[in-house]
Amino acid sequence: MARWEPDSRMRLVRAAIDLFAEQGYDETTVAEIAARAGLTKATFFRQFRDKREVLFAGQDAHSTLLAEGVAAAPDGATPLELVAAALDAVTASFVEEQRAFGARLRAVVASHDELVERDAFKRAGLAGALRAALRERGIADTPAGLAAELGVEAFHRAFARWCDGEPEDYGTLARAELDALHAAAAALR
Amino acid sequence: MARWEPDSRMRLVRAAIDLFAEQGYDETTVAEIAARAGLTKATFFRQFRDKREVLFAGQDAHSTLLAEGVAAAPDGATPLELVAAALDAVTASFVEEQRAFGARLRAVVASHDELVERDAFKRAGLAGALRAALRERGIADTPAGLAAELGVEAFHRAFARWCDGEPEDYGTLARAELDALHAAAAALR
DNA sequence: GTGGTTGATGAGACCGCGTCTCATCAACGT
DNA sequence: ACGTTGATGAGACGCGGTCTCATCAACCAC
Repeated sequence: MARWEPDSRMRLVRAAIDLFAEQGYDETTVAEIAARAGLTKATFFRQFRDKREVLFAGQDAHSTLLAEGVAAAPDGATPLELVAAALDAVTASFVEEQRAFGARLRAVVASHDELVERDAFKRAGLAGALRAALRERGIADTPAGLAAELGVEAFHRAFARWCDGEPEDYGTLARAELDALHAAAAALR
Repeated sequence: MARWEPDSRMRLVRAAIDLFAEQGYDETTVAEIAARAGLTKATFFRQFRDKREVLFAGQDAHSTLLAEGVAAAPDGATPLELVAAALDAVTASFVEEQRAFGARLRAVVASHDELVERDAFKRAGLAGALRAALRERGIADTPAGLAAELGVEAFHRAFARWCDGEPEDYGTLARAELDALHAAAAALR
């Protein structure tokens, strides 16, 4: 048991998404978010580096999971098999209860360039982590970068479909997207 | 003839790069940049949306050039031939005198996450523009996205090598990078 | 239990970013 | 000579983000 309400982070996240959706990102101040969560501005900035980060902090674990998935894959795996293992490792993060949450999150992010920009940055971070993990497994730089890019693209496409309510679980969608991207890449002329 | 010094934009850009390189991004205020350019903060924000944009405004023309290159390519061109045409179209932007400038720019951008983030955003914008131009030429969505991604990656790799002083001109480097990426993508397993 | 420690929180000052409004003024046309 | 145009300057304003100091509930040692 904690001495204070233990879920202040999540309260702030929910308050932020609600307010951004209700009245827009620019029209919402950090003090407002904190107040709705029963906290103050100072506490908000102790939890999140800046106003944008409240919507993205949950993704920071994904880089680690992807890298761990690559590291744990069997010997002799090809680059795309390593990427598939990475996607498998991150699949556990996506449980059914979060589909609606993810959909709301995506809508809010898409509503403001400042958030789209942070999204692009986080995505680059994911790709960088995946690429580094692949290099760690002996993959050369260029194929590692390409495989990482395909993996992150599959990751995002699968997330979009999952949030949109497709019946398959996340892991199935991610695998399918990775396969589709691989086939398309091999066919490029 | 203009009534005021006509190059206020470029003066601001140079002042910003100088100050960022000398004393760091965080330690440089917009008012300082404007003062070194003989202007004021208000004028800075009339020229650039925000403090970061002063380093990236020059790239906004690239999206247009890439799209025009795709649109002007001959009928029957494959996706990667369209991308190559796009890279050719943007090559004229890179003249010898700017190599050193590009190198300084790259160093400053790499020195601060806020600038790396804007770079990722601009890169996503380039890829989106290129992808849209490819779709306009009848390329299906997935291959268009992949070819655009390869094109932008080649664009950036070639720019990095060009700034680092490799003897070839930009167009040659870009073509070589695109070919290398294509080969690596086709070989991915 | 008494007292000290720990750690999350609140309060509030502070500075820079970014926006906005209004005034200024050089070049141009009539 | 006069009005227009358009870039600029001046300065107020609100919010983002940082920092310091005070508060206070839970825990620990004795």
